Amino acid sequence: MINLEWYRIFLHTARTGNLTHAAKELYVTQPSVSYAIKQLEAELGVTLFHRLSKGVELTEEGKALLGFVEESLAVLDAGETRIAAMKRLGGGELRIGASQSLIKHVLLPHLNTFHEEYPDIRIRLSPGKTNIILQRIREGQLDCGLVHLPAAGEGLTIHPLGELQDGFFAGAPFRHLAERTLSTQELSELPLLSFSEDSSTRIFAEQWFAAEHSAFEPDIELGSVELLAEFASEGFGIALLTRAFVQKELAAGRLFELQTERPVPPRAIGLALHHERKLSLAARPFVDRLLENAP
Amino acid sequence: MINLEWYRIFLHTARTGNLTHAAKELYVTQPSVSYAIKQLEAELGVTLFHRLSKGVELTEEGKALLGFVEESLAVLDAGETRIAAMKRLGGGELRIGASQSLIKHVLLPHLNTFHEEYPDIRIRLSPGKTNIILQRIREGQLDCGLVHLPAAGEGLTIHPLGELQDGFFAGAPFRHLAERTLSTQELSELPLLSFSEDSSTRIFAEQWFAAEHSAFEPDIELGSVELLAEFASEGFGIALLTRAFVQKELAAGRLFELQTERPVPPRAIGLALHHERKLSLAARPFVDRLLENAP
DNA sequence: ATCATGGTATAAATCCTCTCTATGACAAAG
DNA sequence: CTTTGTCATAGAGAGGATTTATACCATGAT
Repeated sequence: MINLEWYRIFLHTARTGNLTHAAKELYVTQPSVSYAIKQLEAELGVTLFHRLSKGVELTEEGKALLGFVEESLAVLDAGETRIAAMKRLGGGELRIGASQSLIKHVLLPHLNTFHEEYPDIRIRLSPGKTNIILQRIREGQLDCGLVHLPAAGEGLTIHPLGELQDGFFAGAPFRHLAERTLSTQELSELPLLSFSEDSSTRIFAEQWFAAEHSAFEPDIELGSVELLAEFASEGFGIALLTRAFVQKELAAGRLFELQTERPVPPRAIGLALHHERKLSLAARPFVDRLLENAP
Repeated sequence: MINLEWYRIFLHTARTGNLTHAAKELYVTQPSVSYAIKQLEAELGVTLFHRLSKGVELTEEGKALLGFVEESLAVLDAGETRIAAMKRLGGGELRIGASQSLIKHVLLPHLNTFHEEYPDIRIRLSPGKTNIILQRIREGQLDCGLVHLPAAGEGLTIHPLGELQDGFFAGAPFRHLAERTLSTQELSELPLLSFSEDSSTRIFAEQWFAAEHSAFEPDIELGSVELLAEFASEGFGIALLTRAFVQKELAAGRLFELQTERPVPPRAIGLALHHERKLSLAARPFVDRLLENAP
């Protein structure tokens, strides 16, 4: 069997035309080179060099081979260079999945500082529903995903990242409710605003209401935190929202939070990773940073 | 230092996605493959495979590398194939130098049988003067040369191949000379036909005449055996020719040989080879055959 | 001629790397 | 809960590459 190392030795020898010099270049001794060349010649069944008194000289066969070997090793060299470049994060790509609201309110601040530090890493954000994100992580199309917990962890590792506190928020027209403490029952009879059917927030709310023996049946379904806040402040109804996401509206007095009889349970969010696949060099520092803050 | 063998192992592993299978393909054990991959990863400083529970899977870096390695090893493969083809003499080339007359009368018969046996070897004949041929052998542009001896053997090996007998030939108008035995002196006074100044035949003749205290001064100089024979048979004079080369003309009676007082010394011819360079695979059998017949 | 120089080949001992055996750990599937 | 298939690891071992030392050869200078 041909040892590919012999080709490297062959190349140096062919270029220098001198076993001794080739040996020096390769940091080995001359007999070592002599031996390797002989092995290669034996394996190929041809003489590759004429041994002259002042060095060696490629035979026709050797000349023919040299072209191939040069190209081959050059390609490998290019490969190694590419890898080295990727190692310096140059070619890196960070693929994150998250819901729209988590992207905006949780991910964005982290991404900003991360991108400053690693400007060469291309960030690809995939907005999507939790279960879709998890699926894509399983398939290796995403490096990680920011999802609401609990998440079906088939083949995934979930790192809890912290909790978000949801609440019910309304605008001026419902100001009279501010002084009261509302039961789930009462809430369910008010006009409710919420995300659409299959969002995790919606599912969470339905489950909670069900546990309280009520039904969560929103009158208006909307697709983003912004729209819900907007509609609520206009008085269309009571919106179920994450408190942290509407800080601005609260501070400005456009929204206020309703008191509930029983506190809305906090919802954990977590970072989902593939349980076996190792993180790419580009993803590693990002994930590390994320987990540092809230492990 | 990266061992190029690792790349071969990497390639098989990447293709099978399974260390165990790669190991089988390579006729080694699984830990061996595991070890090699780890070495390569350590040397490159990146992880090349995700280790999953049902095999391995290329990382981004691994995928990037794979293309290079595939190409590289394919090129080497092509090289080995080419060499194998050359070994079967397919790509062989036999470069012979010789004078015009030796080509026609000595080389041709050998070349015919040789070409029948090795039809794939391209034969390149270089007609030329002896010293030019020797020079080109020294430079490696010719594999061998058929030359008149003695030849200046600087850096060359000369194998004697046999002797050629020269003689003086004339046509019908000189028939009256046929019964006599001529001295060199007498010959020099007859109209002589010969090769041009720097041909080895001419030099040989001049030296011989000088040794006999005469001068060899041809009236007509011509460039080929055929022309000399033609002119001689037409009666232009006496031609100095190699006997074996004019057999046909002798048999047909168009020429006859003159008797000389002292026999023309035979001239040796030889095969000149480079003293250090090994013969190419294409040249080897030809030279062997040539030397077999007349060593 | 003789010697010095610069090159390769060879022999034998050594060393190191790769390979193997054996085993562990882990996940998936039955 | 066992079986099966996978990779990782440890330790022993073998064998090939490397080194050291030397021979050999051609060349060119003394």
